[in-house]
Amino acid sequence: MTRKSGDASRSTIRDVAARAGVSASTVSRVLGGVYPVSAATRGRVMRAVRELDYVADARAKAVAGVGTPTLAFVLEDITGPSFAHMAHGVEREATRLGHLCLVCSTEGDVRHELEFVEMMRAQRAAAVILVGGTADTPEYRERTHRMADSLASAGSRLVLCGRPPLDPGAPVTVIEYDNEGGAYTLVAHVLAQGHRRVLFLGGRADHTTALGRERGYLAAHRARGLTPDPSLLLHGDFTRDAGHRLMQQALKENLDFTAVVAATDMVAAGALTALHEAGLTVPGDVSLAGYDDIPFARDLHPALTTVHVPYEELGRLAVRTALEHTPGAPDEHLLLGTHVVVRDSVGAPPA
Amino acid sequence: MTRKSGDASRSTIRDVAARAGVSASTVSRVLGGVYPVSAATRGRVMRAVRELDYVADARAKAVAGVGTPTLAFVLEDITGPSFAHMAHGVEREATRLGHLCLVCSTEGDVRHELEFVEMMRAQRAAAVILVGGTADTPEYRERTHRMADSLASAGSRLVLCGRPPLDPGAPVTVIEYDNEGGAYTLVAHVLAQGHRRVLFLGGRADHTTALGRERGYLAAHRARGLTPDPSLLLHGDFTRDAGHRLMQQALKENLDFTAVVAATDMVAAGALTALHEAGLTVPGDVSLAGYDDIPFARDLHPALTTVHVPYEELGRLAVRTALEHTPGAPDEHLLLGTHVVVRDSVGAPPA
DNA sequence: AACACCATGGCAACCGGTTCCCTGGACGGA
DNA sequence: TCCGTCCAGGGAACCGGTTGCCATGGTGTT
Repeated sequence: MTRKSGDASRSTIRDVAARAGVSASTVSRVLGGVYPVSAATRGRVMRAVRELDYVADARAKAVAGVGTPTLAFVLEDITGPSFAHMAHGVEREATRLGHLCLVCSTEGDVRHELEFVEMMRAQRAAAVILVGGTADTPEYRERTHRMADSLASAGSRLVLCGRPPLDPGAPVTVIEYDNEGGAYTLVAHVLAQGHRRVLFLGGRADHTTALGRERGYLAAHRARGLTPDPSLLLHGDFTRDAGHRLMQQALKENLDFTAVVAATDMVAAGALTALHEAGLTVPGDVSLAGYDDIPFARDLHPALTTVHVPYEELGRLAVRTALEHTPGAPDEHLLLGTHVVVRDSVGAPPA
Repeated sequence: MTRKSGDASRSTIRDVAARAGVSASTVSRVLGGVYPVSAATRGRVMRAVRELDYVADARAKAVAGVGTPTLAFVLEDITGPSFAHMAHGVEREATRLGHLCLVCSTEGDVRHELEFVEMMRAQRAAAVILVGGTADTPEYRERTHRMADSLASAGSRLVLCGRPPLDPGAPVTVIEYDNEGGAYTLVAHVLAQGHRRVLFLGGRADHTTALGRERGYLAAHRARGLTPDPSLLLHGDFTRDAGHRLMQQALKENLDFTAVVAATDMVAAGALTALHEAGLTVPGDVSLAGYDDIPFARDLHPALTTVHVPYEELGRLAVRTALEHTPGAPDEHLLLGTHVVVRDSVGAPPA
């Protein structure tokens, strides 16, 4: 069988060398571009490269020490709008810095997370970015500390992005955003409208993101000398469906409240629909607020008052900080600020 | 300086071999797991592996021909909900099949697209999945045909996912979904309610996704013996902001219409807000429909009537079909069906 | 014309793995 | 006791690149 251009066997540098009538080293040098090569030789080599449609194997280059660096991004589910924005930030910054970007979804399974990190270590990824809150157990800290050590010993670096920090000493870069502060300001705003019974809706009970926001909720109450009713904390998860279901349930149980603060905008969206379905108006009958400021928040009706989180910036910073880290330098811990975006979904409680 | 466990120099298979007092081949065989190795030797090797926290370099393995296969996913912007769902499908199926998943955003720049494809060829990716509609120009077809050949000759495969197919003969797998059919059914539904002047809103004028939906819009009119007013086609892009802006503009110009079909749910969301801002009710004064059935569609108020597209399935199929493809086999071209989801945003025109 | 020097390109070692092929030793059977 | 067999493990070639070092040949200088 004769070789034609559509042949499925990738050509090697030696094929190019043979066709150009030079040695492999020369081809490598021509392609490298720094070593002096005569114009004639360069021409012959380039022609052979073109004719064979040759591209050097990036993996082989990597083994030889001149590869494109890679960076890995591990999250629970790319489908969530805030995760998607982080991913976008990570990806943009990675390509800006000439890195390739591997992505893995864990689907919330810790085993997958461990497997992925191990694979990334094998890939010699420059950094592994772990994204999104989680349950902050001793087991989590220990497991993640081990990951961090393991990656560090392989010359890589673990980044926790919106995820609880570890004990000091773990070689880890932490980029967080202020869940507690944002929720504090938001709930203070709600309370300032005169609300006294505020439902906190959604979020897994042991999840640091939900927990941080809950702390802000409680602190805002305490700052006003109020002690919130514990029965007003309704847990579930972070989905739209959870918001919908929990809201329906709260209404069916005739829970006494005049405002709802949802753990995320997704939850708020579901809750809003449940309120509408029950014939209630927002903010006339019930006020509603979210968290995340996803693009859709302003298209809910009424437009959702929420907390803006600079997710894309978070992703970008994660990459930059991790790649700028030099071994031995102190570990970075950044906390990004958030701010409340006041729209139309929070008003005074009904008279 | 003494070596401690936190040392940043990754250990090689020879380090492990030395520590276990065996040869590198033996370590490789122990880790490979197939070749017979005595229990004692295996124990020593495994201990050394554990002590050094050794992981074989995946790139070196790849060069030697036993690597983890990789697959690449190239899209415009992971932030769009439909793209995110496709990405999710791709990622899930990829990991299910034991593949790593590289992701790149082109930000709509053709040069980035070319660069990425070239990089993926260098990475020896098993498949490169190009996602999302585009302008279907001769230049596009030629350029993409070259990509396809180039990838094929490197033993890889190009997949077009929701993107216009090429001339026959291009070694490419195409997975599309039915834009025209979905829009046809949707617009037929709108017309059946009695609407006669239906605005088509958003979508880049030369973009195949918008174009397909527009064709469905036109066909549905023709099927009823209607000729739509060309001034009712308003182009922009696929963002929420475009929907908002175009709708405002249409209202300001006093365009005569009783229903709006948006190019995407995102556009519809922006349009809905503009309608609300203008004091119009939906569907009382104006009916509104979207396309994509993103999760948020049901939380708009009124819940959005739209066309469901199986995006996640699309991503999964793209991966499976591409990886199952054997060189020389005929090229696949799949067309996935869509269906209308009737909610509350389309009603009869005002009397 | 002889010398030095520099531009050019080939050889071979190396990156970190895998695997073919071969050897040494233990073990079983005659 | 001796021989054949089998099994565990080592040596070396190879995957596809890069690069240090050296040989060669052409040019410039005196």
